[in-house]
Amino acid sequence: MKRFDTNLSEKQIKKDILSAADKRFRTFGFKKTTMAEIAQDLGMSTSNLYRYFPSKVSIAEAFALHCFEEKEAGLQLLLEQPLVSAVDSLFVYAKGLLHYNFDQLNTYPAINDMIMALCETSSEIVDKKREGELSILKVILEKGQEEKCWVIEDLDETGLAIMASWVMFSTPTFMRHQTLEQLEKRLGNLLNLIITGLRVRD
Amino acid sequence: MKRFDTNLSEKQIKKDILSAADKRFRTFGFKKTTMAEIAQDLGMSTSNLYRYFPSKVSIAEAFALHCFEEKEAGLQLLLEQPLVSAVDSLFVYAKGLLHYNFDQLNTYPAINDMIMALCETSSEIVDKKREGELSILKVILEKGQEEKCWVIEDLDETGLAIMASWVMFSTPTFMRHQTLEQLEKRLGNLLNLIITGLRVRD
DNA sequence: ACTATGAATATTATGTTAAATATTCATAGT
DNA sequence: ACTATGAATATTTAACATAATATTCATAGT
Repeated sequence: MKRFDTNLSEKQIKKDILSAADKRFRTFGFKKTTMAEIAQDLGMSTSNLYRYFPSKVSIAEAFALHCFEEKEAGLQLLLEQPLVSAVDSLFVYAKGLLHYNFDQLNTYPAINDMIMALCETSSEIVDKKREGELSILKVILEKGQEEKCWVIEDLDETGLAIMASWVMFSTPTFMRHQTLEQLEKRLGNLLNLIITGLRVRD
Repeated sequence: MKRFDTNLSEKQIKKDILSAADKRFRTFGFKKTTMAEIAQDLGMSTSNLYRYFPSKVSIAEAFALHCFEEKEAGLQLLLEQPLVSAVDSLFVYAKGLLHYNFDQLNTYPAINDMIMALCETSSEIVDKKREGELSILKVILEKGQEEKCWVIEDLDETGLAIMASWVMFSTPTFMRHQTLEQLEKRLGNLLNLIITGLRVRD
């Protein structure tokens, strides 16, 4: 017998900790949830938390990664509906991302602040966020290649360029001053530009 | 006789105040320059500053607007060189803007922080910044129309969409984690995308 | 009546101590 | 040997007093 309650694997306990932290982070944010509270919610001692996570920020990081996975799963789901073309997928994806960011910002401002702060200090978090979003975008771009919607030389660079152009639609500072409708309209115009381009070809 | 030293008009005194504030803001930032210091630099009393500006932030705002004018003048100058096409102008403008932002961020970080803070509290500043940059972009887009480079239905909306796509290249948070070379490359890719578009037309 | 000032007041920053919290560790339970 | 804990320590935050600074105002100089 390794653990007092053998029903609980290490993996499960980590999940439980994450879940308890999640609830508190959502409501109170990072600073205002304490390790003592998380432990109390789980009926364990504070020091025991450190047997599963090396620090409070590491819990926050794991939580952030979990959020990214949830977000990406949600967007994947949107893209699984039968869509006419890769162009449609691109619109659905970009608007889905905007909606997610907008909702997150308004429903859980504390979470948003927390993740932004983590991004300032941990490049791993930034990378995971970017890579996750990029991999979905690349699937869409590849689909477009197959459908002969467009021809792309460098998928990664093109994907990164497109994501760079979406920064305004995922940055609180810029989102806060506009309604969702305004943001949607502007994003729509931008997507048309990206798809069609400015130049009239001959 | 209205003023003790009649050589100085109200306009000139405002300019002098702005110039004195400029020097201090550049070196020490907003918080670490005091009204007393600005007054002392000009040999006047602190309270007299309030006869020309209603508050310290109003001086900062006037200074910010002055910065915008200088920036725009510099960019105009870049565009006055004989350029082959509107496409070239667009590249020169976008890259000029990136260089300006990058230099500003590294040479005068205090100024940059200050203007960002002002943008958070004053929509007038945000508007002026946007309008100034947009008006130059619109000139380029119009030139492109005349040159039959492209056809644009709504100049304003197209201009705003393009500027939205440039947010990453003018936001410190995102610029700080990348070299100028990386930023230039990504901006180049984005501009090509905006000009050429993804879709292969028939 | 216009311009400017010094003193008075209100607001904001700074430094300092006490309290809260994160983290470690030696020890106990299984 | 693995799991968990309470007590001990280190770090961060909060509260408060103090000082610095912004702003106002009554008054004086031209």
